[in-house]
Amino acid sequence: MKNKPQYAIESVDNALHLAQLLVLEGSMRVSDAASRLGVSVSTAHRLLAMLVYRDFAEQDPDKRYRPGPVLGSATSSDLPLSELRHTAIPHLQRLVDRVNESANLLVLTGTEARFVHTVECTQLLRVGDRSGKTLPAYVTRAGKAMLSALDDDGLDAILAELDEGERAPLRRSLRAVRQNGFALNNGQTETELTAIGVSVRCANDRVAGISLATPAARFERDKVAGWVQELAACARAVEESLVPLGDVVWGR
Amino acid sequence: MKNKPQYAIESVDNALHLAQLLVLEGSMRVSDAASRLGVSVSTAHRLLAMLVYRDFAEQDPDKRYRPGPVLGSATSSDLPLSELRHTAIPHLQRLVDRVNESANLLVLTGTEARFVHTVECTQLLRVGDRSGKTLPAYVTRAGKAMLSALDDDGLDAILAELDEGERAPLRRSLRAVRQNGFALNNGQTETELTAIGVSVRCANDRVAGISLATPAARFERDKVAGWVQELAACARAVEESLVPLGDVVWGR
DNA sequence: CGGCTTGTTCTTCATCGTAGAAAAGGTTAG
DNA sequence: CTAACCTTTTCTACGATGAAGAACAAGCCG
Repeated sequence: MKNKPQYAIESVDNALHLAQLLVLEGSMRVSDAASRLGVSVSTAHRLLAMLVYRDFAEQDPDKRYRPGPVLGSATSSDLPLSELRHTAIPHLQRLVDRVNESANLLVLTGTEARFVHTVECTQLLRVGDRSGKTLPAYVTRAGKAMLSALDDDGLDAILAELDEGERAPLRRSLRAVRQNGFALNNGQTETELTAIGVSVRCANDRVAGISLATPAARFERDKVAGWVQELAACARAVEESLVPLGDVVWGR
Repeated sequence: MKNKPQYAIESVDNALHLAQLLVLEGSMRVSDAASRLGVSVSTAHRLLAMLVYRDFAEQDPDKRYRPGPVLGSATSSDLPLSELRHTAIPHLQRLVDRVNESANLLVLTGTEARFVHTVECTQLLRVGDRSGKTLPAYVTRAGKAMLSALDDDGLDAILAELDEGERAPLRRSLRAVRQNGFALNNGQTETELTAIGVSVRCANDRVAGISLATPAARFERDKVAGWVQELAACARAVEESLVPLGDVVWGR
């Protein structure tokens, strides 16, 4: 994960983050942008106007904004990642309805796991929305689940980017994930948080992931088997709902 | 030409403009960025740090910055547009030395002509630097020259993007340009400004353009033939200097 | 090694970016 | 058709933040 620059410029950060979101999600409304960035709608509107002015965005007749020429002529709502979101989110919602813990949808992008969408549970204490954030894949449980789902060549390529000393432990860890079929984190990387992740196989050997996250204080180990079952069912349901995609734009 | 938004955000504009410049030019130093944007080096450095943070730029070991993953993995200093600049600018300078009027280098990007570089003449009243700006190709003379140099398929594809009513007049106009070998604008689209443009054929059927621009008050029609000759010689010189390029990243 | 150029860090202050309010636009249900 | 509601766009005021100058650090060359 990159550190925020020491002398960050907040307005620029919002604009660039918004451009990234457009690439990720294909199209959005002003109000979507405002809530995703945590700014007012008038600020979001101004940022989008700047993106349009400099060809990073275009506005459709229906007022939605999509990526512009500088961001590559991703032809808007046909973005496969957008398709993954659209397909997966109802399943995530059902998972959360059954388990009543927050669920995340992630994709593997290079060596990083990117949170694409979070469905929050209804409990007062819950894990919040992390969409848009990235972590090194080997840090999060869903990230590890995704890595474990790669073929050997893909995994070797990723491991080659790590330090020598990090590889063997990660290989062992991923072997365990492969045997278990899931990855469990009980407060080890993010204190006060317990997460379980499984991978979702997509077309073209691309890998996404779904994780459940709960406050560590609420975690009960005897719930694991049930949760894994629910996660696996959810992941399988997403896989079956995904129609064969063309070239997928996220990932390696 | 797009109008600057009514409620522009200057810091965001600088950042996005800088990202565009990275795409256009392949790589640059902090001090280059500062002078291109007209800001202090400390501001340029902060903007570049933000671009790096959000994956719009990467920094090489030699401290230069180049486009990052979000802007497409243009592999830095091998950018053909950078090559075109490098090759054409000395010829442009010689043209300006001979004619003592400002010259522009343009590329055709989709339906737009983008000013890549301007060499200004030494006269007190002169046409200034327009690099970085874009106009619809059918508006500028060099743009028309570039369009007229396209093959029929390429031209049809561009015409298909125009309104029905705009196509036939543009076709007639381009036919004249093809017969003349140049495009002349005497104050018709930009008042007080006269321009002549010719096309430069590049590899892979990509088209660039060179134009001379002069204040309309100084324009004398009997100079046209001489200028056309100089322009054509300059364009041919650039064409011959361009080594066969790999895939060209600007254009359609 | 010193000088010069360039990149990076830090600080201060005034101006500009944000957000709230208002206006404008679009959609839907009764 | 109209009112209600939602969303987008426009406008304004103010305090927080972005720009720039200075200082420091790094790299290169004679």
